[in-house]
Parts: sequence; C-alpha cells; structure tokens
Amino acid sequence: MDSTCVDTSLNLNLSPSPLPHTNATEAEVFLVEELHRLSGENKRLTETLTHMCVSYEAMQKRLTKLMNTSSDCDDHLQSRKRKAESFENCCNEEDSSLLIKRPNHNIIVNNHNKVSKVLVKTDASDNSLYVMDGYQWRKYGQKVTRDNPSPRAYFRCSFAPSCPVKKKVQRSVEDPTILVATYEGQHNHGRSQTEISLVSSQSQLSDTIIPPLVSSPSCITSSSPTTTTLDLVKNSSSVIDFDHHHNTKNKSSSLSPSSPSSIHQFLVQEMATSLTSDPNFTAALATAISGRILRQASLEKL
DNA sequence: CGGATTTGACCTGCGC
DNA sequence: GCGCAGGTCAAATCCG
Repeated sequence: MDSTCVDTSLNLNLSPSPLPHTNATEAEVFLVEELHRLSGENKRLTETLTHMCVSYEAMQKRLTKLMNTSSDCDDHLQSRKRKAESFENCCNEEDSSLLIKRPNHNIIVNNHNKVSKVLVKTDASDNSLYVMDGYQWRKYGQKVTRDNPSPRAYFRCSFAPSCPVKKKVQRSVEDPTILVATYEGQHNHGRSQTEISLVSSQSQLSDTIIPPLVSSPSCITSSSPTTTTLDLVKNSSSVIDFDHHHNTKNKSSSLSPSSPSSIHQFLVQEMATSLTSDPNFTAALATAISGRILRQASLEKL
C-alpha cells in the first residue's frame, strides 16, 4: 500500500521569498496567509490519508492471513449440512471470514469460496425479502428452512445463464429486522443504468450495501507522488460516482464492476465515505472544482 | 401481452 | 433404503 499512498503535500515554499518589492502589498500578505492556511489543511488531509493507508494495510495483512487459513473452511463444504454449519460459523467467528461492519449492514466475505454475506438492517414493518444491491435479480424459489421460521428466498442474476451469480435472502433468527443476503459467485457484467439508479436511491434511503462489485483501491490513489488536489479530484471522481451514481455514465472509469474483489470494492467505498464526510476534504474538493470551473469560464471568455 | 413473482412439486445429497 | 432438508423447476398467477 505504501506505493499507492498519495503524497498530497504541496511542498509550498512558505519562507519569506525575496520579493522584488521591499514592501509587501496587502494582496501579497493575504496570499501568504492563504498559503499558510492551505498548507495546514493539506497537512491534515495528508495525515488522514496516511491513517487510512495504514488501516488498509492492516486489513490487507489480515485478509491474507485469513485466506491462508480458509482451506480449513473448504473441508467443511463437503456436505450440505456441514456447509450450512460452516456458513453459520463463518457468521459467528470472525476468524473464519472477513467481517466488515457498517452502521446498517455488515459484509462477511469468504473470498476463497467466492461467497459473501451481507447483513442489511431493515424496518420492522418491512416484510419483503428484497435487498437492493445494484444488480437485477429474478426470484426462482422460496423455502422455509428448518432452523429459521422466516422463509428463504432464492434469486438468480437476471443475466443468467450467462451470469452464474445466485443470492439467498433470509431474515436473521436473532433479529428479524436484519436481512441476511448470501451471494454465491461473481458477476461477469456491470450494472445497468437503471440498476445504478436503484442503488443511488436505495443508498440514500436505507444505506444498503452494494456487494461483489469490484475495484482496486489504487483507483483513488495517484500514480504521481507530487499529485495535488486536482489530481485527487480527478481520481476520486469514480469513487464518488460509485457511491452516488447520479446521471453520469461511468463506463470509462477505472472502477471495473466486474473485477474480482468485493473487499477492495468495500474498502474503496469506505475510503470514499471517510473522505466525503470530512468537511476539510469536501471544502477542498469544492474549492478545486469551483476553481476549475471558473478558470474554464474565464478561458472561454477569452 | 410479456416479464416477474409465487408456490407446490420434484430432485438431490446426506445421515441414520 | 428411507426420510429429511435444502435447492430448483415450472405452471399458475400477477402486474404494468
């Protein structure tokens, strides 16, 4: 991760420069103060980013460790019964899978088996078994299982049979307001615009997770160590699109929905969330964007 | 009318 | 071999 960490320091030379004029004008004083302020802000952002890089590295190490030990979990998949037990164990023991927590949902990913589990908190009044995750699903069955009074719904990706992904949704025994969605396989296609719109509205309403989509965390980092705010803006656009997906088609984005890592996807989302919830970052982003727009407008005037 | 959902029947694998 | 339970199929039904 070190290689992908962004050095956002502006390397601003704040030492008193040998100005040609002996008396600094008011504008120059203002500019120096502004530079100081931006430098401080940039420092804070750099620290935040460094902290996130460290966290990511720790998670990456843990994931590697877990994947090495997941072969034990494979042995449990020999029989259906044991498979079910194994999955329950995976839900209960953090050591057998990666558990990622968010306010309204958790994701438990067993990468080795390409099975992931998403816990979605729903309203108590909501009896549906539908988890809006950005993909289009076709329900092909429902069954009441022995260990859970609530029925389990079976979904196939609507792109089947070309897309092999299946999903099972069942309410949690412990907490019926929690929907447990189990994903098997990985999508070999992206999401349609309508699906993206659904995600957008859904994420605003109930903060539902978007599962096995994929991206590399490097997409929010810069290849240039001297990249400044504008590059950050450029690179983060796809991340923000991932979260909000308004009306922009993002086919050329570095985010490839069919890449194979839901964990990376989630980490990107986490980073995007952290960044966009940081008032300093959003302020800097707004400044950069508005500055760019103003510059463009002034260039067009000329 | 076509696509999506529902739901009972059927299939399959496992444990005894 | 039988029963059980999870998973899938497909006809019926619903809905826009």
